[in-house]
Amino acid sequence: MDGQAGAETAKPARKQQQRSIVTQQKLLDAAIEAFSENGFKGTSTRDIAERAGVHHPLITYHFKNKDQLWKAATDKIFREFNISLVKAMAEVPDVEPKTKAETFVRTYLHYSRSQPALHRIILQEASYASERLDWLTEIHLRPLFEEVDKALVDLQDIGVVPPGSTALLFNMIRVCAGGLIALKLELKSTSGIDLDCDDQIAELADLIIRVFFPGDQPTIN
Amino acid sequence: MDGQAGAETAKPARKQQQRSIVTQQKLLDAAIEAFSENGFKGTSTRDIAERAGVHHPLITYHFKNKDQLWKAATDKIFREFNISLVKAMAEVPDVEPKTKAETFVRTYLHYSRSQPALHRIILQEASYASERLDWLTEIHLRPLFEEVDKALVDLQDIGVVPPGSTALLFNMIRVCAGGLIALKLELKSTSGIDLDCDDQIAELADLIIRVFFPGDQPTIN
DNA sequence: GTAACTACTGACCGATCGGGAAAAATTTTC
DNA sequence: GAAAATTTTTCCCGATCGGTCAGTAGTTAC
Repeated sequence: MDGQAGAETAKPARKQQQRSIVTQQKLLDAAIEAFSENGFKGTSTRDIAERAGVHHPLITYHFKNKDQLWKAATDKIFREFNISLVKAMAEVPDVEPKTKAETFVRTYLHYSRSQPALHRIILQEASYASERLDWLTEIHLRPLFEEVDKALVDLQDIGVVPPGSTALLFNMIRVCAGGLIALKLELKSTSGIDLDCDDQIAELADLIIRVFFPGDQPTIN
Repeated sequence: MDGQAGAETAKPARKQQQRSIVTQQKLLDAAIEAFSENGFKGTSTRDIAERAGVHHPLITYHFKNKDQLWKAATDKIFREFNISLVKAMAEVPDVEPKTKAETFVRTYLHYSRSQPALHRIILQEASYASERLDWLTEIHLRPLFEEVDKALVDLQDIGVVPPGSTALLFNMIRVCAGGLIALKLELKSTSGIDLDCDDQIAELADLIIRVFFPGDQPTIN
């Protein structure tokens, strides 16, 4: 057992070895890829181990079982997303609420492109009720929603965002960004859209902003 | 073998029995449910048979194998969607392009609610390249896209739809409808939105229309 | 340098996977 | 009602599933 997976920590007694950290990271990255492609049930631990180039009993060793590995992998995705989101938002002046919204959209879009699993894992789990969905909702999704929803209400007050349920609007924006990237393979062959291409991502960002934030930002100076 | 699954038809020689039709329909409905929840790899044929209340070798008998069952199930979803779409569109006068768009959105939304698998199956398959995704794209998705895209271009010309790539706009609208319904379990607990409720579906429809079709329909009389 | 601990390997378990074959049951045709 | 065809049931196969465990290799602490 280790100190990465979950709540248990006990006592290390001796420091974690470097090769162990490497193995864990390889397994996490492989798990993110596999779970986002085939869902929890559709992914075998042996497939994950193979993608990671590692023997499969190491999953049990480092993460106890498939459930804990899923949590650790999902946690990594959202933790890294939050880091890049916080970093991006910190650079925007507080007096420019619309710019903040634009930054949120562009950050969400760029992170989703580098890590499409962000949206795909949610989609995989939202299909039926499960302990995993409850965990995902409570730990990662609701906190994000509540924060962004507040910002949307403010934007609505100053006329940047059209009237209507901000909860619906937030989720519409979210699926227009992450959901389209999750569908990028399909979009390529049905619509000729290549979301791996910088231009088209920028175009999507502009379009989302134009459609969902049509109002002008009031000048405060 | 039978006459439902695919290209083969040969000669019936004797008519299909009623119980056989019932079994096929039960298997198709169960397959739609299971595949949309757990994806192709994550669904076992035994699970499908159990949901259908039928012995699992009947899948081989009626649909040859898991792949053919998937195709037959997916085909059923999209065929039934097309029927309700054509029916709904036929009732709208040709001279009201914005009303046609609104009807499309509401139909897509209502069908997705009664059959969330419409969007979920796409999402399950769009995660990685496969023969199934190619089939889905070519047979069902591209034809739908091409038709709607033409209509969107016209709507853009008369100022109902904001400028920008109609391909992107179409897919944004699509995920705002189907994608949100695919996420309905999550939306309920993160945002308090209940998309099983008539009011909230109507509110979502209104919002989609307000956001994506902000222009007025020119009066032609 | 060696003892103690961590990390990995290889072999294995019972359960379930997709699919096939033969026999039993049911329905149609005449 | 008997023969022929269709549909269902029962039993089976080899492969793969998640997980365990004893033993080995590698690393750390002293």
